[in-house]
Amino acid sequence: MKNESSTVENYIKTIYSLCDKNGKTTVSAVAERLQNNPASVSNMVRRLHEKGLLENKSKLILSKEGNLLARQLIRKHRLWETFLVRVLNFKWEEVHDIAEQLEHVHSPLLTERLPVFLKYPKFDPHGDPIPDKKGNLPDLNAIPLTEAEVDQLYIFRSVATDKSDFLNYLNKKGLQLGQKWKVTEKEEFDGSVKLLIDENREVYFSETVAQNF
Amino acid sequence: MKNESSTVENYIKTIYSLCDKNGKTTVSAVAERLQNNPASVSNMVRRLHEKGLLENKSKLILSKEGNLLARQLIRKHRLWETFLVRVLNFKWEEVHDIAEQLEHVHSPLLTERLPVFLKYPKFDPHGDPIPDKKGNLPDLNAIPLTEAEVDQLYIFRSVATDKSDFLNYLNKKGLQLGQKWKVTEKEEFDGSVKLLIDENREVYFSETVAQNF
DNA sequence: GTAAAATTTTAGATTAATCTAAATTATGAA
DNA sequence: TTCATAATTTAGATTAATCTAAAATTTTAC
Repeated sequence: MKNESSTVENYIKTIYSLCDKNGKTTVSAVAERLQNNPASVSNMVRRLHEKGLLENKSKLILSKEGNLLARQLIRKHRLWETFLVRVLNFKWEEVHDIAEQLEHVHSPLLTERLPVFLKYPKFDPHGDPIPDKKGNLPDLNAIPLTEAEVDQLYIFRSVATDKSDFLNYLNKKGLQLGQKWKVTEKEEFDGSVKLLIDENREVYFSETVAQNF
Repeated sequence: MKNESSTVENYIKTIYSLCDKNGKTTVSAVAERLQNNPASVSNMVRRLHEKGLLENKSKLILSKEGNLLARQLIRKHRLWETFLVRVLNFKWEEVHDIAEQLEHVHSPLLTERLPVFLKYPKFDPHGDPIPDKKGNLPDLNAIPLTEAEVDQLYIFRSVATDKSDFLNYLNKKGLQLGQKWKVTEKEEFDGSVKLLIDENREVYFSETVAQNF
């Protein structure tokens, strides 16, 4: 996907956030949100369609490409917000406008390394979910390993990280997606946990690892 | 100073870096560097002068405002490079283009907090000096406390930080600008140092503090 | 001191992103 | 179903930043 201007990116994000359950929104809604004239929006809609970011010439529905772009921008926005709060000690109310600028910085390597440094956060400081690099939102019903109840049975459905290394590490430890497990012991002082997998294998994980489930 | 576009900022930075000993450069040099047509540069020069960023209508000399803007951009650029290398583990050859984007993010609060987090670095990963927030470059002949030789007498001329808190802290410890001191002991294992100030007072500093001289 | 070469500026066009005003097209209520 | 209102699109202008081509100016070399 080639680079889009910040303006185009802002339109796509706005359209994404205004879409109803049918994945649709209107020219006037976008105009209102961006405080632009409807004529400007109408014009931009044509150009977004030419770029392949909208499904339809006149309907405001994001294409697959447009949808992915929106989610990747939201990902970057929320990662930067997390960075600003956790690392630079901003308050969560202060970070929106700065992240709004930072999200337009284009660098695949940076977008890859920021979440590594932040330990693959699933939620931003406002509590909003951070899409993974493929644009998938974390399962809101999923429970992180650190919050699993002792002796309650769970199914291993996802990891919080998009680093394939991490999944490889778990596989090497004998933990596969889809397996059932429960926490048998929880060490309060260092946050480490002991798991029983498939009723027969025991594995220990440090808190750092546990946070990535 | 009101916000300038990234384009304007890039012109100012380019002019700054091309200026000769008389603080002057040429349309063609800027055109060459930016890979723009000389006609475009000529046009922009008029606009930069209208904005008060150039001294003269036709001569390419930065005004006081323009000069400060350039130094502040260089400051941001080098702080971001330092961040990328030290925090996100980039190699120093990889960071230029990313910093080129990050330097245009406008947020006084961010520009204030980034160097706090980085412990007020004086030099970027390429070894280039980082101007302070007033645009002053660190004295290239100055020696950081961490590199002071034991028993050699020095004069305390500057701190690496622009945080007034730090100077206040030093003053409270009895250390004033202009004073003579020498390192009497240097602890290799934790980088802490013992100073003899004015031949009569002893003070200890941790490595963190020492790095900020 | 003048003419050739280099540099700079002007003039006119282009593109992205915006605007206002006017025209067109949908929507929906009687 | 029709007509008033709301929504959208078109037409034409504007601004920032760029371009090419041509004109004007400045430098340099003899």
